[in-house]
Amino acid sequence: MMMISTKGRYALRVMTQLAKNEDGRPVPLKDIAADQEISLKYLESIMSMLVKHDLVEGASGKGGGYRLNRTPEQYSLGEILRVTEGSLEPVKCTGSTGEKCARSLYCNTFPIWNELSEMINGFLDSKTIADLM
Amino acid sequence: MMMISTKGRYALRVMTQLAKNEDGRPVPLKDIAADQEISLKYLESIMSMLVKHDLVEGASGKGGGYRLNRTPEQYSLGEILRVTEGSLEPVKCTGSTGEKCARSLYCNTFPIWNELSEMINGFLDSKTIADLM
DNA sequence: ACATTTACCTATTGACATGGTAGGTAAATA
DNA sequence: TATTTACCTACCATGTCAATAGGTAAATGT
Repeated sequence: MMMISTKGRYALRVMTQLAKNEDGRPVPLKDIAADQEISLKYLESIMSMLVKHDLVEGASGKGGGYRLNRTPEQYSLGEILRVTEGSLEPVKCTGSTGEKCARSLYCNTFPIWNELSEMINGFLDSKTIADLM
Repeated sequence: MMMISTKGRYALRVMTQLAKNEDGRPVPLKDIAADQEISLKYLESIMSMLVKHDLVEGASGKGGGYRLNRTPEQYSLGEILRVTEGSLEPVKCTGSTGEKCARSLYCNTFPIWNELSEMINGFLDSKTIADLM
């Protein structure tokens, strides 16, 4: 039933808030958590994914925080969501992680799942953080 | 990450097999389970949902089984999947069951989720069992 | 009548994901 | 040097998924 969890949804909201900040100075997660009304501790675990994949940069210490390292237009929602969600496949059958279902070769439903997957990924790849600002 | 589980995917495969059968006689689930290589017991729980929502008709006893009660073109994939999956919303925020998130009124990401939801439901409503045969 | 076949019903289970919480360490600055 | 921040590891409660298990009820063929 559910495809995109809070991890991905929160990530987009954080990224959008970072994009709006144009001081150039990093934004402390504490502020973002307060603004977005999201648990700070939970957000931390999400940020670690974004850092690991070079989507944002973190600066420790006083005056530290997070900042984007690209312009908002350069972040597609698809990229961010694939990082936080692991994948955007609507079913197990499709995608590179697609569990080699032997039936896929002659499965009547398989082409539909492929079409659906391409629609979803295509749509989310066509939107960027700039569209959320 | 995952949106459509085995419940929905199996349901489509069963419905398609029922659509292909044109003896008029009901098809025992045992046969379908064997053909589709799906656990009979698990399939039973799926069929009960389809019966409850009047998508198929079950006939007990010897010579019994399941049969469609519409033509294949009259079953949209969306309808079947919404029954078995509960909903096809890609996020908690959207749909009638949408958890009244107070933020949705001014949330920057909300419109995207609505667009995505409409795309997915629209696509799956435009396809029918006849497209799978 | 009766054995057989079928749908249908309830309960249970192991594995995993979700959405956090808790507590600490390392780094950088005012 | 105290304070602020990121970063790291571990744990937990809840729910869903994908089955399994073991029955009861209904209808039929012989």
